Amino acid sequence: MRTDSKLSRMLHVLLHMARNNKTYTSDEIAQMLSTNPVVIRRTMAGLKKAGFIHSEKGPKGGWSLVEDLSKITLFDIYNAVGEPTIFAMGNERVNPDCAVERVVNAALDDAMNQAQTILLTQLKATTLADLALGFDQICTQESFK
Amino acid sequence: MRTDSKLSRMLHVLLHMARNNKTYTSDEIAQMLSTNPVVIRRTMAGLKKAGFIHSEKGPKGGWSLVEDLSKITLFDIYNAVGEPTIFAMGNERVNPDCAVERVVNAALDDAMNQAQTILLTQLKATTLADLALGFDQICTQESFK
DNA sequence: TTATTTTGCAACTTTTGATGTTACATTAAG
DNA sequence: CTTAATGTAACATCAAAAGTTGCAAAATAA
Repeated sequence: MRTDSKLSRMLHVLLHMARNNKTYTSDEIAQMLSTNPVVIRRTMAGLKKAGFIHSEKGPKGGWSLVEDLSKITLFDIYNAVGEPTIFAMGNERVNPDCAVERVVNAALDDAMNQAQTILLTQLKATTLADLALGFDQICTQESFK
Repeated sequence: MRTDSKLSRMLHVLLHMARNNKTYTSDEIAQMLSTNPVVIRRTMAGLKKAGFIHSEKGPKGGWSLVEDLSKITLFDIYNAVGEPTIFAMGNERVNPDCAVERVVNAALDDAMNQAQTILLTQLKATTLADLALGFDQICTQESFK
């Protein structure tokens, strides 16, 4: 399958929404991400359900931020987009009869669980406000273009 | 795509080869892994190239272990099977024009790099001999069936 | 109330990479 | 020479993410 980019895309959108403090239509967002408005609605539905954004139908409608950036972590968004599968590799069978295979599975699971813990811990420790701040810092640098 | 299971499968095979100290044909291994002999040859080719196993054509031919289990780490096998992609999620574009997107990318890359480091470190720290030992321990437990 | 804009959503199609399959060449044993 | 293996190219299948199409529902404004 392709690499899941829902988390990355939603973070991108949310930061833009916060910076410009306006409502965006699915079409506008789709253009921003070089994709299709239906894909946007589908993905943003999760963020809405989680209470981070709001949607309004009809003319003048669109998507708007509800929650403060400092109260949203990357982990929150990861959850809101459906907790995508993290690893592209892993064990073949879950409960194999073969004892050798079970030992192999345990070793790989252990390593992958450690990695997953680090990843999720990192996502939990970072808020969208942190990212926004990072952006502001980049923009004041001379090297920024 | 499907989850890459080459590493898991090859570890499984190598442990069996070590325990029984015999040569296996691709057909035997394929049955063991519930798959096709061609898939086995394709995957084992990497281990052969890396010098961990040896193959012999013709009758009485097949695959045999060359290297000592204590000298092979899980990371070695990970490399030998072609360093499969680790993550099923990630950033959409690599060098986006949008500065906001670059900040998002950097944050996710950072988290994923930390996780990847842990994972590979773990694989490097574990030898096939460690797994074999783990197997022996399991087998002497009462709960083993 | 009617035309327009926008989300909501179901049902498909496309894409992409791992895995599976078929066919045949090559090599070694007996 | 026949048989049992590996080696490998070429193609088929599968699964999950993303993309598309079509239409219903709702809200705005004339």
